[in-house]
Amino acid sequence: MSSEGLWSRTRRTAIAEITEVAMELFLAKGFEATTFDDIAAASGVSRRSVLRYFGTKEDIVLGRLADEGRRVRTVLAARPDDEPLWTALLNTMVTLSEEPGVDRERLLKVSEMMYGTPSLRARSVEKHLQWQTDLIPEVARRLGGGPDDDLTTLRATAVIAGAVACLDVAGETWTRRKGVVPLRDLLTAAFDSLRDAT
Amino acid sequence: MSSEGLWSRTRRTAIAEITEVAMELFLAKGFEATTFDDIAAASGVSRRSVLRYFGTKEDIVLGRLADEGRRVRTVLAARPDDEPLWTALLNTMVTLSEEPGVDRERLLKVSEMMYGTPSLRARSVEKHLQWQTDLIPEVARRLGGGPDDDLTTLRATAVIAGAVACLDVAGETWTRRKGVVPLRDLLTAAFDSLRDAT
DNA sequence: TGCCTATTTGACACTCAGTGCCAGAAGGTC
DNA sequence: GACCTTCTGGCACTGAGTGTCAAATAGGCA
Repeated sequence: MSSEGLWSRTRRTAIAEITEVAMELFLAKGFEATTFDDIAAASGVSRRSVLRYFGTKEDIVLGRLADEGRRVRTVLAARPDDEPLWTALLNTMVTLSEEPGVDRERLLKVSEMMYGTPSLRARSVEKHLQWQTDLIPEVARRLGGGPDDDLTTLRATAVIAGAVACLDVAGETWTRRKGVVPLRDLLTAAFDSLRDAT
Repeated sequence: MSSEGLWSRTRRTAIAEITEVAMELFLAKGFEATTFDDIAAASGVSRRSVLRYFGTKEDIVLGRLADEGRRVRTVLAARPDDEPLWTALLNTMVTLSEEPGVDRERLLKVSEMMYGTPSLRARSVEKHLQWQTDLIPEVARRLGGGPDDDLTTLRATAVIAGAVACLDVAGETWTRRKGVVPLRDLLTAAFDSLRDAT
């Protein structure tokens, strides 16, 4: 039927199930207090396999964040060309933050865990650094220079880093305020602040 | 003579010596390939003591970066009040980057190691997050709001995050270009980019 | 100087993350 | 069913980091 073999299908469901089980444990016992042995026992897979699937505990929580890099790029590329760059970046972030299918309560809990766990926070920042790399070509194009031009790359990277920094700030504030202030508003405020202050 | 006891004096010299020895090992064998056992053996202290002094290998490399947070705040506070905020932040970064007593060759090697080692890079970003917190009061003041005001805090954090992002970008570019372009110029270019692009 | 107290050190044992390896199980192909 | 490929689980290992405790050492005091 599907051209996808059983291997990759079971792999995906396994990853999904393990993630689900592990997140429950993380939220119940805390991230650092949960071991790979706990996760393996609770999900009925060997410790070795869990480690093969994820590599690190951080990846269980932030795994999908890696794919988001491509997603960000796609969304940004879809913004109209005549939209100012900064506005396009803001709208990209807003679009991504409003994707459906996310349980708000759960997201809040995960966010709190993330901001409260140094290693998770660090990993999250690492992923955002990856986003920067992913976005350089598109932003460089909008800045009107080739991606091979060193100055254009520097400028693009600076702008993206600024935008990602705004995303971080907005996300952290959203979490600290227990999700009562819409992320969209926080994003807008952060982007506006940087625009006005510079 | 000094009111400082021998305990803390020996502690400081021990930390300095271990750092020195460890950095040599890191640069020679690579950061991840160097173990605490190596460092302990080379510095004539027990593994346990090295771990007590530093806690993590990352802290051996980036230990002093933590203190820099207060330093940044001091330098920013010393900028004239009528200087535009963004300019004041740029000048602060330039001042810090031009502090004497740093061996350029060595700094380049350390930077290359840092940007090439994920865990070090992550730790470095973590330290920068701490700077953000340290700078909020002074930036909030310059923005004309109290530090208790939520919106002012958000705005201040966003601006600082943008500035720190520029520092990161400039530092990374400086390293990638083997230190041939003055950091001052890269910082200026990054800050200008974010100003123009927003 | 000798004694007492507080701090530091080194050694040992321990938990846990992460890696390498290998035999066996299970999917895919002819 | 035979054969190849991929995945799994188990085992052993290295290295980071923590807790504990006895021995060593500094500072203060008689």
